[in-house]
Amino acid sequence: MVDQPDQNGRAKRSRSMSVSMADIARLANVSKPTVSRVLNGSPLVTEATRKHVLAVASEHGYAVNRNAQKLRQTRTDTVQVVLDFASHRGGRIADPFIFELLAGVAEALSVRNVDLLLSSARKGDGRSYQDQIAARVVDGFIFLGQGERDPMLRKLAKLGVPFVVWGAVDPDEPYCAVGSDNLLGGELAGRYFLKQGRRRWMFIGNDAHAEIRMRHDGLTKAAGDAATLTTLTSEEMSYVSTYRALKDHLADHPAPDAIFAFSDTAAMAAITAMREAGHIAPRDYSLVGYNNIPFAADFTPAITTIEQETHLAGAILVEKLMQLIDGGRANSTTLPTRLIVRET
Amino acid sequence: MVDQPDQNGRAKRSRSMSVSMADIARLANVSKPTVSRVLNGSPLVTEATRKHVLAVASEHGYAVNRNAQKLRQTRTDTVQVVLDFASHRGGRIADPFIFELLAGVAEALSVRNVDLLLSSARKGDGRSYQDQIAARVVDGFIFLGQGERDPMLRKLAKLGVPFVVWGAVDPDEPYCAVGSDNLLGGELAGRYFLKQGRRRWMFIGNDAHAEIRMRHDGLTKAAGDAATLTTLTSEEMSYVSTYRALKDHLADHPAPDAIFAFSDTAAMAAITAMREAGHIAPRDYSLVGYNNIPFAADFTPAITTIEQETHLAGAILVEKLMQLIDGGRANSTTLPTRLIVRET
DNA sequence: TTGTAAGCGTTATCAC
DNA sequence: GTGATAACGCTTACAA
Repeated sequence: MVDQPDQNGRAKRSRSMSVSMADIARLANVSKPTVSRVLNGSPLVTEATRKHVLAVASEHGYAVNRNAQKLRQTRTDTVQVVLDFASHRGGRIADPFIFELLAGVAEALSVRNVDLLLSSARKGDGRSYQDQIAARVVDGFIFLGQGERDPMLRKLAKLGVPFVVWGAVDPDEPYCAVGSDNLLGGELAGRYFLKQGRRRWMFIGNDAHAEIRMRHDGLTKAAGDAATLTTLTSEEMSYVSTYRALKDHLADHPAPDAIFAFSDTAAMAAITAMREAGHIAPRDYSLVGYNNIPFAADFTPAITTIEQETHLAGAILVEKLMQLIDGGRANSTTLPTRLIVRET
Repeated sequence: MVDQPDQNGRAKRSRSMSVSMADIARLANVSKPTVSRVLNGSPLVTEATRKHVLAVASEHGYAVNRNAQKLRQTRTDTVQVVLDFASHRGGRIADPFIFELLAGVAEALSVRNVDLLLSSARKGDGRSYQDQIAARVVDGFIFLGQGERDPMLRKLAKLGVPFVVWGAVDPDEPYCAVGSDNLLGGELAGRYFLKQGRRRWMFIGNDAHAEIRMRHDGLTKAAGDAATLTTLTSEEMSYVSTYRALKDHLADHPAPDAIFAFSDTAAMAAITAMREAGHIAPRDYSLVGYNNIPFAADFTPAITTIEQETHLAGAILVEKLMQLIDGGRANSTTLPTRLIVRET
């Protein structure tokens, strides 16, 4: 569809400005398939026609209609990334950790020329994800943060939907997960507490999230008979709710002498709540956070934390997903974890 | 395309498992257009046939092929969000501000049933954005962070590409921008410094970014003849680079008695660098950050900062973009800004 | 209220 | 090497 002089001699566009492959073919005096071949880098076309077609296409600002293309092809070259914006809804986002992951995934997809469709996690049984595949919107999914969706993910895996998950790595999972060694992370924190001679530990985190449960398990394992362990759960895992939960807890419970928090953000909330109750780290208690976010080092006191090797995560997640989409298999992987000792 | 018994009597799928609208039509004993009407909520179909078709579709896990749909329709119902991951590449993401914006945009688009295609900012002349429209991939763009792209955006606006920008609001811009009142933000910081009796101010930020330049302008305006103003620019605007730049500066320059930083993250870097040079806030200097990120209140010392009303930003950006896509006009908007005085 | 036919812009298949 | 032709799965006339 291209300019056609109207009754007044002025150029008129028949329906929109869009130029089709047929137009380019006509303008370049070749057939549609030839244009297609040129644009897809087929080796069959002559260098001369290739250049000519490319010139005409560029001159008219032509770009292949991706919807028509996707209709014909089996791949959509699009991946849906599912993120838990919900836990931040209405509030401020404090923990940049998940976005570092997102940045890594975006980069890795971009390198492969795959589009990234971003969506917020919906509740439900996974029917909507199946539909996205059936509707040929995306080729597969990357779930950032396992959260409480393990049952849904198991169902999805059984249906053969291609996806990978950032979260807890568990040999029983029937799907591919990539995550830090959460169990070891918990153990490292516990061993650190033992070395400091701490005996009354507290774990802050919601066990409904598999990756957090594993950190809890690691801590429990390290505690053995040498320490007692209480758990503080705040439904919503933000700075504010953690602060409130600990504040409430301290009102009618003795303070712990060691705290392992599920994130550095929660660790900061804990430090503030503890300070307001008269407990100072590292004098009165030891504290270990998780993620090693940039601020952790600059907070006062500087936070001892568990670092995950997340810079690789994006690339690994994408690579595994692509294997699945290609019909292959993909194994779960654990990324190294280490304790970074600072002031607390 | 549906199960067909093969030569051996076993069910065979002709090409893939996908079910088409024609299949559903046949199975429900109606025509294709009727199925289409049911799925699009047309009021013309009988309640009986509606229910029947829906039942058959659901039973077979049918979902409309979105590519075929988009090929026929004029809208793609997809919006591309462009983000500057680049400034964080390889490093850690410290400032969650831009992601709060992203969360807001995601939420607003989801409410309207519009897909969000996330992309990292590419350098270049905007040709790739035109192509995305021409290829009918997306209906329009939301640029989060104007950065240094103003010239490209002007070109894009001239071409009639629908887009909105989070960034500096300038009456001269030929496009729709939404942003906080950066000029006022700068003035607020300056007035605060004047009230504290500070005379040797420093601005930290890269003027190549229009929104930051406006904050600088506001500060300059407030300074008038009452204060001197130096500028510290670090190309890359991260915590680390700001820290280094200020550290280097302090090695051979006198320290300022007031600092206005382009972000709270930069403010924290400034506090650390100043402290290491023996300067303590608020004793020796005043400091104002920007964004009021959650940590700002919990940092030691608690950071005085400029707050932007970002919780509305996502919804506003999306609404304006939709107006443009609908062929209407959209005016730039400034969001309120206020000073939050804390310890610094 | 429903059905028939045409066409959206590609790519795959097969000729030439 | 290149071209004609037929799908891909849907929606939009228009007809019944």
